[in-house]
Amino acid sequence: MGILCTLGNEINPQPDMRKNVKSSVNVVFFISKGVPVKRVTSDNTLCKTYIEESIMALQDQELKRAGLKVTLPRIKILQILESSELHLSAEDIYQQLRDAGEEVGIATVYRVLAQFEGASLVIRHNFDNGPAVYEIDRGDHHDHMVCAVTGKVIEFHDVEIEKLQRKIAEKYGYQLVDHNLVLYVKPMPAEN
Amino acid sequence: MGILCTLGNEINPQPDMRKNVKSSVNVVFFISKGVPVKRVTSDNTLCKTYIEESIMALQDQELKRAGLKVTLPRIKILQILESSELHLSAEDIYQQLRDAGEEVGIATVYRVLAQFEGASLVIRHNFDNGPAVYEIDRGDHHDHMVCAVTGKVIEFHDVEIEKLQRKIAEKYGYQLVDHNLVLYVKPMPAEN
DNA sequence: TTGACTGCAAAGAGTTTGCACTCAT
DNA sequence: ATGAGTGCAAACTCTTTGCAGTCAA
Repeated sequence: MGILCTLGNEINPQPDMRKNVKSSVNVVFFISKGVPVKRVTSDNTLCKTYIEESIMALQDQELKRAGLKVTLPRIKILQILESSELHLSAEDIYQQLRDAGEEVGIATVYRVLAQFEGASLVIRHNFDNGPAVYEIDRGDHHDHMVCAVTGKVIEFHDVEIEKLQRKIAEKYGYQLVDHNLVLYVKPMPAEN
Repeated sequence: MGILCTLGNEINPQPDMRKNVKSSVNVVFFISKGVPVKRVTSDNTLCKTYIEESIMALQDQELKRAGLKVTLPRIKILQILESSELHLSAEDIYQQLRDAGEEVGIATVYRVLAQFEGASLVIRHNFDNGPAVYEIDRGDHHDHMVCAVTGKVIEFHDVEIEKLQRKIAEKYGYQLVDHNLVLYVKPMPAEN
């Protein structure tokens, strides 16, 4: 998922515009890897520049709000995470930075990711074994379904299950803080 | 499901006896995947011998059935796992072996656990970060609740949640094969 | 200017593997 | 006897940390 960026009558992008994309919908841009992919306007150049600046501003705001200095590694890592549809490991991110010619150390990647996690900018998952993977926290909680055959990962959200989990925790005298649910599935057998 | 086996007093716990055998009045053995071993008698020594042999026989069978040679490390590790109510890490098991005076290498512990997992004798969990933990596979499926404060692990089973998971998978055109659910909880705040 | 941030290398935790020896079958 | 199993140490993967230099505010 890239950044879903909504531009309407607003001139100065708001820090929290990412969270309430639905309000004041006028034109929707889907931005992948820092470059506008889709545009609904006549003035291309102007639009693109504006968009890029908006993104920068957004990311600055996000970082500042998190009490973090706006540095190149942080901006880049945030961009990579925002433009990725997959869950990325620290190593993945490090490689993307290297490929982009950035001289960022792997240690910084880990430190930045830890800070982002602390600031609720990203979510860390520990799927099975292997490295931890990170995804942007878009505020929409979801669980994961992994197809054992194709490896496809499907995100889903089910209110009923969430409710049940809370109920179970309470039954044992606890308060639900978080949970980790992964469904391993395979395609339905063909009917005959 | 295993068999719950209760004994009367026992006199003389041997070094290689299981940990929970030390209790004075009612000694409870939980033997998984095996022949029922049940004895309530006044002749402690005899009883104990009987039990020990039974356990040995059981474990031999389990190992053989799994296509594994019956070796001391494997028997010991199986015993430790069977007698533990907690989820143990490789390191935990290694320490218990060391404490019991066994000269088993940590590498062997890891290898044996991997083989046990392959043979469905144990289940491996990767809770959050930290080391993997293992528990005997008694065949009764359950999920886990981990207290973020005390670290306590509670096992639970909820038919409703299982049903919902199947339903969700089907909604997306898949068949549920397996799942992994961990609830992270904290104690209820005190009421006032 | 100053403390937060960074890259590097080294260390740390957890786990696996190569090798020569041992042991169950 | 023979191949599976073992202990040891070394390697390996993932992650964290100490330190001296750098940079945003």
